[in-house]
Amino acid sequence: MRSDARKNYDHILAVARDLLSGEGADASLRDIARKAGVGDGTLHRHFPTREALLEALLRTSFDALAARAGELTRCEQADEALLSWLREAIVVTHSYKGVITPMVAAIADENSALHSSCVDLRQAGAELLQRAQTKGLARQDMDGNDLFALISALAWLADQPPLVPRADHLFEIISDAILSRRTGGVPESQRA
Amino acid sequence: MRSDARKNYDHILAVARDLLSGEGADASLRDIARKAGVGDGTLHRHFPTREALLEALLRTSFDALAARAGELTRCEQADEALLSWLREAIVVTHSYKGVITPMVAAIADENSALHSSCVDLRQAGAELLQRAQTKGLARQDMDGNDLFALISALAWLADQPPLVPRADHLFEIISDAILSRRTGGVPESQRA
DNA sequence: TGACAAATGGAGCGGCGCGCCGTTTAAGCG
DNA sequence: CGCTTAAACGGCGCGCCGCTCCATTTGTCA
Repeated sequence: MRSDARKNYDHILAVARDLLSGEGADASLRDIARKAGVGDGTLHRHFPTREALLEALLRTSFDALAARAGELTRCEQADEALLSWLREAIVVTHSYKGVITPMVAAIADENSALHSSCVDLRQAGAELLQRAQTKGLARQDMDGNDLFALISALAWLADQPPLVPRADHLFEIISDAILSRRTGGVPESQRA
Repeated sequence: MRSDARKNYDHILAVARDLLSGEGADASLRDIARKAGVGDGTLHRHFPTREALLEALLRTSFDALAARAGELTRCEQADEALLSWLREAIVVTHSYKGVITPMVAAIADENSALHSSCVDLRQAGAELLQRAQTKGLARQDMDGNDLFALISALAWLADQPPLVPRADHLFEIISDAILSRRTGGVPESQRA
């Protein structure tokens, strides 16, 4: 890659990170090009689709999340490990509002630039889930797809402005569903 | 309203019902106008925004859902009543793929044409929820907003093609969360 | 320094939701 | 019945969008 190309690539990525974290993952690509001071053509050559741009932005976060799952595998409480990782995964998806929808679409589309990122994410979660299941701490009737779906749902909920105030609470409710085998129910004293 | 206007109004609505149920709630409005054989202006005068059109399409279903909630209030098992109604509510939102996002946005926007429809829906659910809670059959730490959010999440999940195969199962998982007090867990034999 | 592949940027294409406005038409009245 | 008039009409035009194409510029290396 030529030096000017490299510079533009990096600069576009930086501008995109800025703009998308403010306006959400569906911000105008033309705006990004304008703000980066490059032509539309340049942006689209480096990132042919919106997914390609998102992939470049999310790749490192997703790798970190996969690594984190590895660490948590060595945690004593398999249920707490899963829970912590879920929380972190959702935080990552909140880097860019609205990013979860293309991610879900990508997991079934091998041609999407986001595909492998999403598959990796699902795999990381699936391992933590399975460990919790083996120890009898999570519902047995779930797999990695279900976990991915529930993460998606929680991420989507937290992307909807009217639902934001209850997002944490909804996380608890759904967590309880996943880890329902843990206690057979949350003690009265711990409920909101 | 003049007779020609009435005819166009009805015809547009019929065409929209057809087209939106196939292509989803974000189908092109211009396409609807074209297919109905009217100009863009005519469509937009009758339905100033997409929300207005959706409202006209959903109104009767929502009213029916509210009435259904009333009926179910007289059902013996408050938990089963809530569950049935949830299922029906989600079926209604599936009339038009992608309709849940504008609905969620509308519940916090009093100026949206969809606002009152959504408020009514939330209210209907809230009553069934409260009855189940009173009888100790549903989580105490939830209100109508939470229920609405969970319905939204389930509706959204079922709108995502890759997640469709697991949608029913995810419904069960989240139902268990809402009605967790019912049994303290699903018997091993009933799990997938 | 010259040649050339690589990279650029912006005009252009077909799409969108929607506002505007000159034209047509239904409907009530003398 | 014909006239009038307000209501309804349709579609052009605006500013967006993602994306493609290609004449022009620029970095690189012999």
